[in-house]
Order: sequence, then C-alpha cells, then structure tokens
Amino acid sequence: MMREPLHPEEMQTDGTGFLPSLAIDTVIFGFHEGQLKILLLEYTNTNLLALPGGFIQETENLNDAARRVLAERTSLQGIYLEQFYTFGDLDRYDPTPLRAIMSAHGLNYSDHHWLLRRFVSVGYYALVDFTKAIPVPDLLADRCDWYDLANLPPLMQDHQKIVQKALDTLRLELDRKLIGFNLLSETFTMADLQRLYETILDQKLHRSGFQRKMLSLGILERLDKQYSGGAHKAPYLYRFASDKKPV
Amino acid sequence: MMREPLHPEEMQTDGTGFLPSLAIDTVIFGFHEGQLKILLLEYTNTNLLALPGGFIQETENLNDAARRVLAERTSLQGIYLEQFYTFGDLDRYDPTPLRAIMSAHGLNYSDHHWLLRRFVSVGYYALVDFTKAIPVPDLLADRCDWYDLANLPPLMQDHQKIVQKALDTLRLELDRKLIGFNLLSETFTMADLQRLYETILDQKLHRSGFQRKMLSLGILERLDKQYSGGAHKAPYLYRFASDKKPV
DNA sequence: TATTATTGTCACAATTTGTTACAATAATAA
DNA sequence: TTATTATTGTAACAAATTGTGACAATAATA
Repeated sequence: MMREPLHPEEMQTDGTGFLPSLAIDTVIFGFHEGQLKILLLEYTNTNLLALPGGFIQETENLNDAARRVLAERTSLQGIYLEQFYTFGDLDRYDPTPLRAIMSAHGLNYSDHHWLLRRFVSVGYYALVDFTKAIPVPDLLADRCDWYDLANLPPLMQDHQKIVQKALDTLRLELDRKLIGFNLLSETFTMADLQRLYETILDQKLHRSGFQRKMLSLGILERLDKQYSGGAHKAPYLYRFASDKKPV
Repeated sequence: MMREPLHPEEMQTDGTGFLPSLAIDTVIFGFHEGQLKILLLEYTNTNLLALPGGFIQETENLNDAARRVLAERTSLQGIYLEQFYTFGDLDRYDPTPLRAIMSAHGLNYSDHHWLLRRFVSVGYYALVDFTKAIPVPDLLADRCDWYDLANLPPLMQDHQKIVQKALDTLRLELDRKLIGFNLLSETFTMADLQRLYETILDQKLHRSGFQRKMLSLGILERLDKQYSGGAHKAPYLYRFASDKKPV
C-alpha cells in the first residue's frame, strides 16, 4: 500500500528516517450546510482521490505523527483526533496508482522503491470546525478539498472502506465522546446541533427529546439569543462549556 | 519495541519475510472460578512476563497474523478476536529486556539486529473457553500460563498498559458484542453468566434485572436443568443460539 | 395589529430499568 | 415422610428514561 501525502523528500530518499511498512491515513470530518464532508487530495495528472496520509518518523510517537499530518493538511492545531482501526489486508498492496502518481511527476523509481512495498496503515479520524480549517494540498497534489460524504467519488485503493469504518466508529461514539461539538463553530443553536446529529446518524430525531437530552448533559452554556431575521422566535445560542465536561 | 513470541527462526534471520517495525500483541482472556485471566509467557533465565505476540508475514493479512499467533498460543481455531488499538509511543522502544532474552539463549546479536529496533504493535484481544484452551510456550519461553487479571505480576515494557486498554475495550463492548458467551463453556447457568458480567464490570448486578435482560436478547436457548447436588432449586442450563444472533 | 414560523418547555404516554416479593424446587435433616 | 434450607424463575410494582404531542412565547413580516 502506498501512502499520501507523498512529499518529494519522501519519494526521493530510500525511506530513511521513517518507519518502514507503516503509514497513517486520516479521515477529516467537517460539517457545512447540513452535509458531512471529508477532506480528499487529488493528485496531479491522475484522476486519483485519496485520504490525507503520511508516514511515521523514527523519532516520533505514532499519535504525534497523526497530529502532524492533520496539522499539515488543515493548518489547525489541537484538533479532536482518534485512532480507530489499523488496516493491514494484503489486497491493499497495489503499486499501480502510486506508480502513476510518481510518473506524473517525472520521478525516477525502481520496482523496489520503498514506497512501492506493502504498507499497513493506521486509521485516524479528526473532527474540525469547517469554517476554520484551511485545506492545504501537498506538493504532489493538485488540490485538497472538501467532498460530501453522501456523494463521494471513487477513492484510491481501500480508502472507501477506511472512510466507512471511520463513519461507523463516529456513530458508535457519538454520545459517549461528545463528538458533535467538535464539528460545530464556537457557538451554535440547538437546531444546528440537532441537524448535525441527524446527519451523522442518518435519521430524524424528535426535537423535544433531543433538546431535553442535550441540556441534561450539563455541558452546554446558554448565551444570548440569535436574531436571524426570520419571522419566528429567536433561538438561544449555546457554547460547549469545557469546565463542565464530565470525566 | 521487541516482540514475542521470539521464534528462533525469527531471531537468527535478518527479518526477511516479515514486515519490519510492526508487531502484534494479543491479550487472551479466559474466565475460571470467578476470575478473569490472561495468558502470559515467561522467558527462560529472565524474570520477564510478556503478552503473546508475533510478527506479520509479508504474504499474510494483518488479522490473519493475529489469528495465527492466537492459534499457536492456545491450540484453538475459530476464536473470538478483535483488534482494539495500535501502540506506537517512542517510549515502547527499549531493547534491554530483549537483549536479556537473547543472551539467555546464547544467541549472537549486534546492536543493529532487526529485533532491537523500534516496533509499533497492533493490539488484539481474544476470548477463549478456559477449559478448552491449552497454553503452549514458544521455544524461547519457559512457560505459558494463565494469570489472574486482578493480581498481575509486573509485565515487560508497556504490556500493562496494553492489558488495561484491552480491558477497557472489553467493558465498553460487553453488551454490544455479546462478549460474555465467548468466555463460557458451551452450556452455562444464568448465575454463571451473571458472575462473569460482574467480574468484567467489577460491580454487582441485580439478579432479577440481569436475567430479564439476558432473556430479552432472544439469543439464549434453554436446555435441561442442571442438578448440582445443592440443597436448592436446580437452575436451567442455557446455550448461545447462534442462529438467533442479531445482525 | 394579525400572521407566520420557530422555539422553549411542559404534560402525558410508553418503555425500560431498579427493586422487592414470592412461589417453586432440589437436596438434606428431622 | 415431612420440614428446612438455599437458590431459582418470574411476577409485581416503583422509579427513571424516552417518545410524542401540545401550547404559549416571540421575532419578523404583512
């Protein structure tokens, strides 16, 4: 399995300084206009879309490597990040797409290039405030953009499977880990929060029960009202009160 | 991070045939006489206890490698096995204990021996029927035995941390994945099952509510009564009805 | 000032969970 | 044979949680 981002310095060395055989893939979730989105890279002169990824430096903790990859891709620090599964099937190993990417950049490589060997990849998912994350393509990629999770294009290798597993994990941990709040901006209305939950779970929730449940968590701080200009009662804004976060 | 089991063929080669930098550790749970137990290896001429582990062959799926390690250690096939976390901290890397093990076997090694490099380890937990698993020490270990989880001796490296994370995962998934049944023998009484749940969760449960909940799952098949010789009503035996298992 | 859409909250029902109670019943003792 | 003992299966009720609908409050607009 080959990996992204393919920094030129990685491609032109023999892999020295990085742990061999091991990579990281990150599924970076955002939420905008009622849609769950993830960050994907598109490589120059190929039609290949891939998850942002990278390698682990020999002097770096695994989780720190994931944090570094995330920061390089979103320009954000201190983001919610969770390891969720490690993918190590043999059928991940298909050097074809990576050869295409390397060729497209006019890079020399032999069939024994370290990037063309089999890789096991540790999957992480991240939750970011869509309005604050600034996607940054790496040097081999044309673009780094948000894509609707509900309407994903074909992805490189087993990345579709990785995304699905990330989403499954997200749903399972939605209540247990207060995931929702990491995908919204600093302040939000109860309706915002409910729309997010409904999108993640892909099911309608009852407004009354949802509000009662969220308030009963005791982690929301009520702020001023939000006068949206609509012909209706103005909703309160809320903020996630980290000091009230349960242990 | 060094790994177990250390098959001689692994120690005397240059690591060819295995994925470098990557290892597997398995936390094998059993339940006997009201105690949760795990399998540990004790190495010859050292006082080191370690989790059963191994490496991934280049031609082998990651999960299959875990399955192979488990089979080699317990002589059991088709065991419940779940990947739960991948451990990649730098402070795992401490070649001292492995040097001791290699020395104890009179093996030659240089400081650049592949086993002395840093390893990232994928953690799996397994649930086995204590009465059927036959622990098998590998060729470098003196013994492979069950130890009470509640009273573990010091373990090699970060294996204590791995065990704790496995137990945390076990508790979280106890209801969701019907874990309990994999730790009991083919048939069991409701009291057996409750004792297991109480041990895993480390808390008392109400007998009546527990029975109602288990029966409501619709996955238990009631068999004959068990005449235990005690001066009291005989309990029914139950069996896990796999055909009734929910999707 | 009436209308409209949405919000915050209450009220009640339905369901689930917590707890107690009690009859049934193996084995043993009287 | 019969009483005693410990444990079991289940019913009964209470408490807590969740599901659902209703309604007054209220910004903006007509």
